[in-house]
Amino acid sequence: MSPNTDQPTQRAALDVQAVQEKWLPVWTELDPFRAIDDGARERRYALTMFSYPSGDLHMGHGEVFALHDVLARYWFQRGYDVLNPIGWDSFGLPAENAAIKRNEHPAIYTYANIATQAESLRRYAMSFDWSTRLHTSDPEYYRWTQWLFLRFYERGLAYRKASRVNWCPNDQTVLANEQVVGGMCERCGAVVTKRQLTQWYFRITAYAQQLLDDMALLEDHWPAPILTMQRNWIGRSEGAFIDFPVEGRDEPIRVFTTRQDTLFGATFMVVAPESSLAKRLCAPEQEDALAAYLEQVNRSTEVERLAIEQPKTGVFLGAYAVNPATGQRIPVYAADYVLADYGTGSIMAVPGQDQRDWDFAESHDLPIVRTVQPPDSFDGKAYNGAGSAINSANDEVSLDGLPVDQAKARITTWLTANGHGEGTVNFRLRDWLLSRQRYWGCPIPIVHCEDCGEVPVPDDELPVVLPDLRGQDLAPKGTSPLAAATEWVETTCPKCGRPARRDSDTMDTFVDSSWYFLRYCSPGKKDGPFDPEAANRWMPAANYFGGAEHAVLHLLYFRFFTKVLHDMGMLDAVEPTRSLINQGQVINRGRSMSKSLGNGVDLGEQIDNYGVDAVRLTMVFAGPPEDDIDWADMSPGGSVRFLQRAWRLAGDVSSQPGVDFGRGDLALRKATHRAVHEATELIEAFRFNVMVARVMELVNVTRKAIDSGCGPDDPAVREAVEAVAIMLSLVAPYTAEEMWEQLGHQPTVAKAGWPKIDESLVVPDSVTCVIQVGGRVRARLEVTPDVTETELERLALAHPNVRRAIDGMPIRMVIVRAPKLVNVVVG
RNA sequence: GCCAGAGUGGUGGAAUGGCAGACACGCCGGCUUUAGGUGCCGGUGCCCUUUGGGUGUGAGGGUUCGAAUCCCUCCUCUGGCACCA
Repeated sequence: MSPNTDQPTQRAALDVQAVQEKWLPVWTELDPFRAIDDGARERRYALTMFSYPSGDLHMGHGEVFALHDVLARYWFQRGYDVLNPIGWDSFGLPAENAAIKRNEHPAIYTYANIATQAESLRRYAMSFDWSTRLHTSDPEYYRWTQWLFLRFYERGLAYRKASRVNWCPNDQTVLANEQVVGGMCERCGAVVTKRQLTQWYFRITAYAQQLLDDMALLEDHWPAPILTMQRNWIGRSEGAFIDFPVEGRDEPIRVFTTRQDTLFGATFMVVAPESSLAKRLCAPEQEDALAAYLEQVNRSTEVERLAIEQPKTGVFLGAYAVNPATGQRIPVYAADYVLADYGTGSIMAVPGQDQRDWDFAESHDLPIVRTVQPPDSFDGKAYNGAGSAINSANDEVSLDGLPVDQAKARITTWLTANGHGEGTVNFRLRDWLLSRQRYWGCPIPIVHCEDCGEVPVPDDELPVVLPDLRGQDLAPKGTSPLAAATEWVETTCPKCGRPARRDSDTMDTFVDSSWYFLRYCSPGKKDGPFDPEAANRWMPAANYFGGAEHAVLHLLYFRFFTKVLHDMGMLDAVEPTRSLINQGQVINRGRSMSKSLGNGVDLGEQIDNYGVDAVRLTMVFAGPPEDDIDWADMSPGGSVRFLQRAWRLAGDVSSQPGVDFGRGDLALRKATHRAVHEATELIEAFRFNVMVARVMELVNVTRKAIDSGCGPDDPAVREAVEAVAIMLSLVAPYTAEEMWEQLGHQPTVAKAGWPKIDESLVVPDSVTCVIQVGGRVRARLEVTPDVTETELERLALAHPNVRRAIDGMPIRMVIVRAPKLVNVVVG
């Protein structure tokens, strides 16, 4: 007879939607997730990338917030003082584009979406401290973005310069290098062109070395790919500047090279065609040729330039330089394989040791000299490997016979001693272009005065508030929409009082997001961007959840800001977050969700169908946090069924709250304590999917105990179900709360406290020992964990299966790994 | 092209030197049910005639008593970089 025959035929089912409506107001009332910040307990700052308010939350939000909340809620359960703040990155182009289309103000779209997302986040049961809430587009926030800009300006870290900059013809604004991906606009995908413009920059290059060095603090705590990408982006290389005198000119050509040891093989020079140096060097009879070449270069897009295997083109400038090592007269070319914005924009060409120079030399009939002896096996053209220097000597210095490293050192000494150059370190990183010719961003607090030049807006006049523009006033026209707001732009100079014009550009929205995590530490602070003492109590954040797409954008910028603020004495921390997790993407049927593919999945619909808990559980259980989730492979219905099963356990418990667990069924108690023990370790290691599996196992074991074991009134059953409720509260807050209530407790389970582990119950009292003969499993023994090796060997050899497998063959050795394994090697 | 990382059942994934496939999804069978998008029980890598045996973690080789795990070669996929002097 089945033990279930007397069960009611109609099983109770948890009405997920009703439960959501039941608990939401209770939690709002209890407000359990406020940071306490009284020093009574250890603090933990749980940070997750704030949201951009373009419409409601999508599946990606669902994933990252579910994962982040497991950790934050775990910390709450562990009794830490948790700061788990929330805000919106609410300046930006989508709102502006929507405003143009709808002929309204961007704030309408922005704040409507924020309201929608906020409601969704509450329904999603995020354990946020809502008192920290901020929006970067609020004047009380961007006032301090402006204040920080001015502090950077005072320190020479914000400056204006004319330069050829990246221009997105679609968004009608300039872009930072970091926002150009493969020659295209990171945001809209349009092919980026170049424009000569005077723009504002942050001097992030001043922090290049420190950004690199401090990665030592992040090693093993940040994903390795992110660190690699930042390293590559910063692109440190050691080498030398070398000055090449130019015939008939006082100004030499300065080059940067990492292979100063190959100087004797420099048989020509190349300068970037668009550089001013090219123009200055160009002989009158070559001017037409240079102009024609420049036109050709400018016609080709960045994308074409990046295409593989282009021929090396260029023009002779009619100028000659002198190789300082050989004294030889060498021609100077302009060619687009030399980039204007790397190094000095000019190179010494050593075709013998550089394939690009080789290709150019071949097509322009230029001499090739080898200065490093290639190995006999080398059958290529330019040789850039290790080897001894050859053909590298003059009256004063000889490199011949030296390996590359020593040759570099010797020639650098010679260059320095003779005033031909010096050793140096070069970075690929460029300064951060922060001006944007768009409306919906933070105005740059500078006034341009004909007499006084650029004048900072005084602190007490901040914020410089955006003028009220809407609809077509915002349409991109190549200059900032703010420039057309005459009344706003026309002002008086703070210094001399005469008429002056406001800077009409706004800041890159990545500036807004470079310090929001600091304002979270002292929400709404009136007399500063943040309270340094509060920031020092919380920073660095214990963990940061967010997408890998910000590898060399936000994740670089916020490190930069942190370092500057540290140097300003406003912050002890030198890094913003101690650890970082990049969650994977939620995809569908093997592809990113997109309208054109028609494979979009709506988070709200999933929640309506399965409930918040099941959607969150599905996200967390899908796999490791950093892996992509293909929603087509997931079964939120399975999550619903598991949650129902867990919930029914609570209804079955018939002992009273507070019952002495010590008198409970030992086997179940051990299962419970082991499950909690393992779950704890798994969460600490961010292995949330396996943690869920352990909770599922405990649910299964408890079900059996109730139905066909110790029965529903055993104290161990209550202990197990309470542990399930608490562990489940990290993933499925509604179900857990409902269970907690059924178990006779007061809300909220979120603050019930992590179950205490009795270590003596974690150690199993018997272990399955595997007995192998020749590496194959032939028997299993149940043994005590402290069984001795001798005893185990005796037991193993006595086992009939083992004797049969040995079959009289001589025993060569016996490997004993008590208590888990014995391997008998025969023959 | 260069540099990382990864390849495990029908599917998502466990196991990181010691019982491969935990936990789920799906599927098969049974019970309960008027019914099932419910619940419960059993089964489920593949092969062989079993309550037994063989075989199996992309392919091939190596180290080891023992390899999904460590090493080498190759293949495939993913990510990053890609005229950076």
